[in-house]
Amino acid sequence: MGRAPCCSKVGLHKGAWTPKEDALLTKYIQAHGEGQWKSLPKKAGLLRCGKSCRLRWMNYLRPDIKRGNISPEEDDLIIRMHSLLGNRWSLIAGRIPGRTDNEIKNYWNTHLCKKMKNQGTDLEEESPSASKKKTKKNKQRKEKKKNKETSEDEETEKKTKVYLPKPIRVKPLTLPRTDSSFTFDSSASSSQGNNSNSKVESPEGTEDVMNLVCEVGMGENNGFGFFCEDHDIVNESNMLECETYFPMDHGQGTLEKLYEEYFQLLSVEDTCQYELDLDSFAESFLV
DNA sequence: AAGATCACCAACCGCAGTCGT
DNA sequence: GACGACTGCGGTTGGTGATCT
Repeated sequence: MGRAPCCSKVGLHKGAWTPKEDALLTKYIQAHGEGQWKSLPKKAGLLRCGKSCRLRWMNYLRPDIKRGNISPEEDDLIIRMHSLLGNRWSLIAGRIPGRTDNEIKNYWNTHLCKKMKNQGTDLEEESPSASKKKTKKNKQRKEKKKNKETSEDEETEKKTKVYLPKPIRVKPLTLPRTDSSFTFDSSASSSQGNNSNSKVESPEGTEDVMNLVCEVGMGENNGFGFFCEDHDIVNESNMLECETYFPMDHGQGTLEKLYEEYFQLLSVEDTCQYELDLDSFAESFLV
């Protein structure tokens, strides 16, 4: 209902983009601007679906995209932002000029996940460790490859993707979506898949958050908001050591005010209200 | 040297939000 | 309010080069 047909259903190109396609897309967007993705491919003479065009433009062709390695500063920023916002890559990307949500997501999954793990941060609940996952994935591929060789008939069957039931997305702007930084028992949310009515409801989690112990500090750089330096919850004591980084253009009084505002949000008993308030608070830094 | 495994990242997929009718 | 079209987002997959055994 209402969904545009997938490109595979209408015989459009899939997979890697060719330089020619890139050129066509770039030329068209330079001439007509972004938007109208649905009709863009046709107008631009591309055999791609609009979604694919948008993704290519947004993640690769846009002139303001910064290519190359993530700098240590960006690395640090991503970690801090993630500790605040969880897996909300677009918000994080919005704060890092020239970087895309996809790039940051990939970078997190490949580099930072490991890094955090090495530092003793428990991220497993939020996103299974990349290495474990990859090992499993590679094993599966191996098996698949084996099977492919053994049976032609099975091959066609295997081409039919089988998707596990996806967890239902929780309400918009629910913070954190899958982030373990805050102990909103993410297992109670949708990540386990079974709880289809799941919405973040965790009185215990709220208590955890209410027990946060934070410290106010001033960041050296980056000039943005609030984050928890050691974003693992100490289960024994339900305490979390936080550090606060505020924009450089805020006065110290404002910083404390913001801090207090944030801390008050942590004390809101109504979890839903807490999430909404926390979200708008967090996002106020990002605009 | 060759096969196996790992790591990276571009691209895909499906869902949810928003907007117009 | 219901419906459909469109857009954006986050999770996941698959291709490929690098590294290991």
